[in-house]
Amino acid sequence: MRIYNTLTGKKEDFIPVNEGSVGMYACGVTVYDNCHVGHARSAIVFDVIKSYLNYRGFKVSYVRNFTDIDDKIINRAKEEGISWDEVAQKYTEEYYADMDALGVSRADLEPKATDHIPEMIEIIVDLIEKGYAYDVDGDVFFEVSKFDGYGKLSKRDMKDMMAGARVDVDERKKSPMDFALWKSSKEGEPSWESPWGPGRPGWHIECSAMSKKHLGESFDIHGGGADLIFPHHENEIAQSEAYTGKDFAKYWVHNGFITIDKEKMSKSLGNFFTIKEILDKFDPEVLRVFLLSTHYRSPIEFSDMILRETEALLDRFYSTLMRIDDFISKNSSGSGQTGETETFKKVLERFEDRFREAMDDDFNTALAIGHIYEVIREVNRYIDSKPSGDDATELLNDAVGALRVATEVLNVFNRTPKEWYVALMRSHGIPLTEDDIDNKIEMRRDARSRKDWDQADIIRDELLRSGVILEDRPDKTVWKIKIGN
RNA sequence: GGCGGCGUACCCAAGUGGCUAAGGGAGAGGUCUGCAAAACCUUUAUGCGCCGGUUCAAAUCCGGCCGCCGCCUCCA
Repeated sequence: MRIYNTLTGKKEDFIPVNEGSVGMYACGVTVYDNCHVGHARSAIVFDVIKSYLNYRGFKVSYVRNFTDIDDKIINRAKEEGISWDEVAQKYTEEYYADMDALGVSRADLEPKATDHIPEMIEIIVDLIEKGYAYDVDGDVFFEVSKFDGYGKLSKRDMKDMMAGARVDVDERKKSPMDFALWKSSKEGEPSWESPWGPGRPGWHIECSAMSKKHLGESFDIHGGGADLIFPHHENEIAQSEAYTGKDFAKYWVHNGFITIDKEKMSKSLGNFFTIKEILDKFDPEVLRVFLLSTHYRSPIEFSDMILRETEALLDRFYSTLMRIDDFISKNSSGSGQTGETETFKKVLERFEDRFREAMDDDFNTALAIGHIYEVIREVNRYIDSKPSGDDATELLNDAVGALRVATEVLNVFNRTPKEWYVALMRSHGIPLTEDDIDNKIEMRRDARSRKDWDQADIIRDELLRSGVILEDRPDKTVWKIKIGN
């Protein structure tokens, strides 16, 4: 297995610190607002990585934190006229609602910053003792120049950064690059007792404290969005390695951004969509598949058009699944293998290897999905070749089983066709019930049996205008939801 | 300014030295169908931003140029 490591800038063979087990920490969210699709990408990427590592037989400990104290939370509390912890509580719940919808599983541990204040203070005290940090008027700063490796993750050196440093620097810092480990709090702000007076932790220290507590001083994978490389992850390395004297995380994994009109989607630019906004119009699985159909390190351009294409992609999968179900339910006995049988078998046999190869190569979900669709095409080709008998049923069941291995790891394509179409009916806002549609199909069946084609077409057109497609099979008529405009 | 990345068909996208450049969408033609839809078949890059170089062999490595983007500030 190979993983791209931001620290070395290369794909490396994955060799965990302790054989057979993996400690993984991904930076979660600051709970001060609803999540946008950028947060969804990060969450889904690490969800799949965790799931794949499990599939590969590793015992995974996955930690994803919540930053539940921060300036933005405090500001938000003021705006909404509620307390900071109510803000954190509210948006933690919203986070779970969004992530549950997207099929993101819970991490093994989901620690909160405010539950680890003593651990953070312990590290800060030690860093001061060791000469890596200094306190001024109740604030504590990490002195970047004391840590030799500073800049090794983000590949920049102190000189360059000085040149680009911002003007509004805190005058009390020894260097503009120094960052806060502890911030004194103003009157009325949330605070915790500390050796430096009442205050709250700086942003970076929580991850050092929580990863150490739950995964140990050195662990395997640390991840997050690419915008966390500097300064957040760089600062984590400085704090943690200065404190323990050991290597911190071995592999640094960063997901790319979502862009709109080629620009990074971000809060500050205002060009973002919340997950909730997207889920008003699209099924959550569409968003998940969309985010996995590009390699996790590449930027993804976000648009309605591409989501509609993804919807069509998913529909192709579920349509095929429906054909398989159909075929199996009315398959006659006997043995009627066809010229396609051998090719179909071959594609099935090598599918899991190809899936694994793709995922082993830095979690190439896009390629993995491509392989899934090769199987889909083969399934259709096979059914078109009109096989029959128990062997055919068994082969198609094998196909479903082979696909399931992959679809469970990715946690996509796991519903029944029926569930998919019912979900689409909702996300497309089609004001019909399944019974409504079944009644129309019944009426049309009568018309067709009278060879009243005009009446049959009227019914079909009427449903089509509502977004429902009818497909006539030899023995029955099935319905689907129309994709696209 | 410093550092990093990207540029593959009409669109999205995989591919980082060697089989006919995955997969999806869109378009065209065909098979099937009462007509459709779906599915399948054929078709759409002798070509991978441009120009050189290395090599028996390059989308893939090296150099230059052009274009786009990101980080350097809270940010997934």
